[in-house]
Amino acid sequence: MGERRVSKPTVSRLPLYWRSLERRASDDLRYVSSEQLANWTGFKEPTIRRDLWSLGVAGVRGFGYDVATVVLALGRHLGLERQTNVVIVGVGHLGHALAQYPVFATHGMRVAALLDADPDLAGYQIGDAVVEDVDCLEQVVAARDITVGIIAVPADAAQDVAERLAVAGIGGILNFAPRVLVVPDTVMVRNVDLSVELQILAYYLQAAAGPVNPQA
Amino acid sequence: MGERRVSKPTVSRLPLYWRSLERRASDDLRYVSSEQLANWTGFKEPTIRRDLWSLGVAGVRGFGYDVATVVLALGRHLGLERQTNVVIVGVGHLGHALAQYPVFATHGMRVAALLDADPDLAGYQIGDAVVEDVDCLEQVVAARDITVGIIAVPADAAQDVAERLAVAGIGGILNFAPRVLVVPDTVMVRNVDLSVELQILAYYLQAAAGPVNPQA
DNA sequence: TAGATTGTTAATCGATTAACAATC
DNA sequence: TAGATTGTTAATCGATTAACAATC
Repeated sequence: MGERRVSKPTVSRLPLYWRSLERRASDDLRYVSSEQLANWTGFKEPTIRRDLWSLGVAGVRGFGYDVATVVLALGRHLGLERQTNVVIVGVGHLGHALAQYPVFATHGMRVAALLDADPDLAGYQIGDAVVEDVDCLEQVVAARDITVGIIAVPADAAQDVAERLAVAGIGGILNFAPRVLVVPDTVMVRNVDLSVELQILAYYLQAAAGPVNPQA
Repeated sequence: MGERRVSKPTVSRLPLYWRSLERRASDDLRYVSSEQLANWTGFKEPTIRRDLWSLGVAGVRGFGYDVATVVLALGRHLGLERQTNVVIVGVGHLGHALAQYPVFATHGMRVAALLDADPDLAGYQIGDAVVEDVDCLEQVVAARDITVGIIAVPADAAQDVAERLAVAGIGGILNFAPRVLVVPDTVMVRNVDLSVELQILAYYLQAAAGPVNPQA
């Protein structure tokens, strides 16, 4: 009893640790210090130590952390061991770019289906996958054990696709359409939104350029 | 004196307010309540009231907020009034998709240049812009008053491009390459990282599927 | 040993939220 | 007036960070 009272690490840092170590593990890098990781990822050292600690990774005082151990622990924590099947809905330029993205394979993911509403695209092959009609969404998701959906359709179609994915039993959605999706909370949604990012940049640029006119 | 002691709103919510209102302002929507905004954006009502309040927007008790006023205040705050010139570096499928993205125009942004290292692409037109050689980066940035750079090149080329953009005097970078960029802190970087997002999704899916095996 | 870096607590910080008086 | 919704404080919450003892 007396549950250990420790705040979990913010998950979004873990992929960055993983990536910077994975990339260097081949270079004979045996040990890494929190200082090095801080340089490579931009996070603060104590934050990194706390994260690794709460992951259950033991470092060696005076030396640092064993790279292989850390990579393994991160991979286990992030679920990279089990294969995740992904469907990409919408094969415009964006969907096309995503389908070719090399990270899927290295991250325990597989593009199990490409769907589009345009019949002309049907049969078109990208990587290992072939474009199919979006009408097949439900069957495809069920038949291929797909748990993650990537939405790369125009904004107006996004909510509809999201609902169908949710009903089909998907667990997570990565949404590239500039819309807020409403889905049951059994479904986790991450938004990747160019327009939001641009506006945030614009905000900071303006803020840097000069103070906003002083209004109460 | 006695500076008003108020935490600024987390900027990333403002674009979502803006978008959901902008989209509905045409539909004769005059007033909006924090409850409605909560439904449309997924944020909590008190958070929304606080955000609007710290923006200096006065609502009407019992009615809500005047939509036009809110949209205007958000736009001013986000810097949507002044035009921002953007360069997209890397015109693969992703860069191509970004160049065609309709949000630029509506968000006070203009794609002022498209750059790529592949000579075969030079002269290719997308939207209002024509692909030029990446060697021209410095000249183009200076000549066209470009303040934001979008990096859509392969991971290995990203850091190099980022440095050149920084030296050229850019103020903000939107980075789509799966690399942590190291730049002077005069440059603001926002990362849009498919692999990170996928790993985060995978993490939550795994966490939902069942507890991790109990290790100290 | 001397030097370095971890492990871990406690303090800090900032953002979110509950709650309710104010008032349209 | 009655009903609704804002304005704003205070409490809560969680994450970040400073700091330093522990120890390889």
